[in-house]
Amino acid sequence: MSLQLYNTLTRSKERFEPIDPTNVRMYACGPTVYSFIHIGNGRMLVVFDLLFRVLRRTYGTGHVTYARNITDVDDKINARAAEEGVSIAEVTERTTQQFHADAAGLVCLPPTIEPRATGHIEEMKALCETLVSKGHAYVADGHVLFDVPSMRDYGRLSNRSVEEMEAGARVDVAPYKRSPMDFVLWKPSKPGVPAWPSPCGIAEAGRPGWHIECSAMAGKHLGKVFDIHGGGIDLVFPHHENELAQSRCAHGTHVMANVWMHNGFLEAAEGEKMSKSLGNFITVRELLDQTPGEAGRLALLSSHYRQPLPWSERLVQDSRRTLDLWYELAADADDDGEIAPDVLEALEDDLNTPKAIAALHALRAEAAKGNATAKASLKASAQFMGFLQSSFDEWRAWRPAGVAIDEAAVHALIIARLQARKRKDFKESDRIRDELAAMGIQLKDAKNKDTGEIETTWEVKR
RNA sequence: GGCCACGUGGCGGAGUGGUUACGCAGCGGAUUGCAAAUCCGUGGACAUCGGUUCGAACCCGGUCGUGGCCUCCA
Repeated sequence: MSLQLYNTLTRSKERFEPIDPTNVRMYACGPTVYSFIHIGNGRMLVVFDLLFRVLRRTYGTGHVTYARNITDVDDKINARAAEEGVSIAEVTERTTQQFHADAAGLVCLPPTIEPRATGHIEEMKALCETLVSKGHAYVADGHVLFDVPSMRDYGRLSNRSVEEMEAGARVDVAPYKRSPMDFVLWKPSKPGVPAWPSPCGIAEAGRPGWHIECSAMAGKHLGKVFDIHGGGIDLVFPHHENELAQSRCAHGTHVMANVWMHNGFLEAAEGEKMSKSLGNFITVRELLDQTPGEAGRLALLSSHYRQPLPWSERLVQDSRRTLDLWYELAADADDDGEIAPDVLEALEDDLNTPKAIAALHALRAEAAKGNATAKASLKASAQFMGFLQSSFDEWRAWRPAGVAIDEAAVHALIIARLQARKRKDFKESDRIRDELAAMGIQLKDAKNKDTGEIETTWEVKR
């Protein structure tokens, strides 16, 4: 089976045909760096990371270009810097580093290119000039505005007409706009916020509007038309709609990207969207403090990427336990296993991760019965999806942040308990077990297959 | 108000015209000094009302419910 992807533009699943198989190009809208990313952002990272992996496997590691931008010019960043009394650069630098740590924690490969908005101001200005010269933008009151009525099929991606949008508009229309839906490409700066010399003959300094940076970066690094553009479903309108409008009108192309992919939301509770604006979010940092990153990744992939995902502590715990089982089985697996066809087939069907995970469960069951091929395949398949990245010992040694345990003392108690058990002093061995339990330590006894001896491992109670 | 999703067993979650995935929990068993962990087995569902069909959870229509976008948002 070949790769099928659901395309928001056509509202259907389509067979994926790259423009150039030797250079498959994908763009995903990365974060605006003003604070910790939350797990909804994490979902987007994980979903497009998985797609990146699938593409690399199909077309070759060196034949896929994944650009994921960092937006480091934004009013929220300015506000945050002012609030903390630090420089804007400090906020963006610190947040970017944190973002990288979070992405790595969720086992996301670094993208091929990670462009930053501040590094593409000239390209943005050039886009403004081009759009004005082509009659798709105009200058008014120190702003450069995109002229929405100048684009015939504006609204195609989000499937809405300009008339509908104008009718439903809930925002006051700025007086300098010719048409209510026109949006800002460039705007004047106020004192104390970043400013650059403006394009299009505007005398005063200014800064870019929200959407232009992605058009500039995607155009520069991936070309006028590329294969896949992705992001969260909330970006469909207005961000992607406006982004593709700018790019297409500037470049004179029929599409900006052939395939547009959007992941669904995380739900905090009761079907409620999780978002920064609602304040009901969990940061990736908090998640990674409480659970291994792979467990978070598995939880984020536990439902299909276009479906809403109800987030819960239980989901995370279940995911972690599933990984416990995979790790334990894969610990002595061969390294030359094949990725299971069932797993690949599921992933190629518009990233059907629940089905792929089910296939991993089936391999686990086979492997548990002693099937070495299944065991090796489980390992290879799980690793392909970004799991089983460390050794079983490393996995077991994971501890939640802020939990201090005297490992030597625990070890000594375990030895004492085993000795008590050997002399059948069960009262004493149970007492030690209770003592450890009171310390938050959960014991696991297992019989060594070769020696027949009881061996005890432990972990922090969950 | 406009546009768009979605309603599957206790929970999570695939599927999509005809063998009712899968995971967790539950239950039964194996194992254990007793537990935990592990292993094996197992019951249980397709919001509702109509229609199409030999046959519908799956297609069509109505109803009810939930959510999203239209404003910063993954």
